Amino acid sequence: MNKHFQDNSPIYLQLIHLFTVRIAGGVWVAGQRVDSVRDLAMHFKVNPNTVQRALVEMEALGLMNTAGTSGRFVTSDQDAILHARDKLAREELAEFVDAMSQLGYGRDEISRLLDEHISE
Amino acid sequence: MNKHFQDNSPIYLQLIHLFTVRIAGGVWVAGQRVDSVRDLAMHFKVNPNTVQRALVEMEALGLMNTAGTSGRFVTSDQDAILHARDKLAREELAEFVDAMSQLGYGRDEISRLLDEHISE
Amino acid sequence: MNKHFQDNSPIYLQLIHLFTVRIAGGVWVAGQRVDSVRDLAMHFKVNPNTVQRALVEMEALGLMNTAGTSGRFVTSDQDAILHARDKLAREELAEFVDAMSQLGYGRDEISRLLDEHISE
Amino acid sequence: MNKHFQDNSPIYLQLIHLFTVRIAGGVWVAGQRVDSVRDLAMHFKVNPNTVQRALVEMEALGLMNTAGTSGRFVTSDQDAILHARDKLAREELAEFVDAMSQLGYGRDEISRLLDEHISE
DNA sequence: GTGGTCTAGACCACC
DNA sequence: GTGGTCTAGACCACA
Repeated sequence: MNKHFQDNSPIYLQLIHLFTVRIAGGVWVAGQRVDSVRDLAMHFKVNPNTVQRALVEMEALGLMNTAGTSGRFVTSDQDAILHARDKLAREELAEFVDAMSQLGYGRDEISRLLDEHISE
Repeated sequence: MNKHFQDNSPIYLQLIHLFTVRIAGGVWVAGQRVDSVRDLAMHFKVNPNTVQRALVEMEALGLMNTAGTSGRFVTSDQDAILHARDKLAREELAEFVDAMSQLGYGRDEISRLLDEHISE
Repeated sequence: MNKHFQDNSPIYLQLIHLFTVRIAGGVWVAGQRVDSVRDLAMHFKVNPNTVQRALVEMEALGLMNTAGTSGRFVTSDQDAILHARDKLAREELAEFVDAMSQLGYGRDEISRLLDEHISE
Repeated sequence: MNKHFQDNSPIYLQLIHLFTVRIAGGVWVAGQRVDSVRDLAMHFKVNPNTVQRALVEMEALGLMNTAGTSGRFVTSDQDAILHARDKLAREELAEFVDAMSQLGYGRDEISRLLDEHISE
């Protein structure tokens, strides 16, 4: 198995998530040109078609766009980026709280533990 | 791929995590007898040897013990359980904070967002 | 070149149009199961992946859906079908009127010619 | 593929159609001199022989004529032009009605929709 | 058998 | 060189 990915969900979905995190986190900044499909495919050791598919979906999500023959770019729509960041954060939050609840932690405890952890 | 597991890490490790969460979260209570290796293997659609290996490790971790021919039991050592719970919580915390940091959220923001989320 | 298609636009787009017309025109009725990806591919003498891509888009358009392992079906959403029919009709109308305008026909003439043609 | 044409039918036939529309629609007026074969070929990014062939056919159709060394001209025969215009219109009509029929529209509906569309 | 995914490799248009 | 499309063929999970 490719070190970048796990086998539970399709690689193209994992790529979408990975790209979205990069954009939401500002690693890929708005308006920036990203590497070519082929280069990304080489970097992730994945077939170019798989990257292509992920990038097409990124476009459908409004987070990237293609400039014909001159490459693909991160959207310049800051709102879209912020919205994506928000959504990802919400997902992380939900997962985290869910996992903590499974461990039997109540709301106050979760909040307290987080504050402790953060102030380390 | 088995729906219960992902392919990145060995299944027995995933089983250990799963069992530990159950014990830490109180789904399996202290001193309780757990299903037989065979039944667990059937339920998770996994080779009995894999379950067996996970249970042996649970014993090494001090979270379960075997009573000869009468089955395996969750430990009665409350301290061990609390310690495991603590460790899992710390891991979840670290993962969560890390993911949020990747999205560019600072300590205060994370704390604030969590409080908002929790109080919904 | 495949007799079913022309080379101007991608085959998968032509398939989407073709499928949409079939649904809008009632050749494929709401809720009906359509042939398998492989069968459609054989019939149109096209690669299964190309059909697959078209069907995925049909799903995104809300005109078809997939029932996991039991095949793909025309949507049961009559509204969606009517909406698609409407859209196609509008496109045909626009194209037609445009072509007639290019030939120098005015509104009244177009209308008159259509009535003549229809009543043949 | 050349953006002006599709690959299903020979380019010279498509040129004939294009020229005929121009004449029928009055873009090229009766008696007017048209660009040279070479210029037309350059404009459509097509082999001069292809343009040549189309023009010869236009002559056979009675829509153009050649005046030896001084170039080619649109016919001055108004009847021929009207006749061609009529034929094209009839084709467009037939195509349109056919497409609408495929969508399940009856004669009255087609007529009504056209009137609606036109009066926008 | 079904759909879903991935790979490898090819060709095209655009510039 | 870029992205876009298509084919051929493979493997998987589901049931």
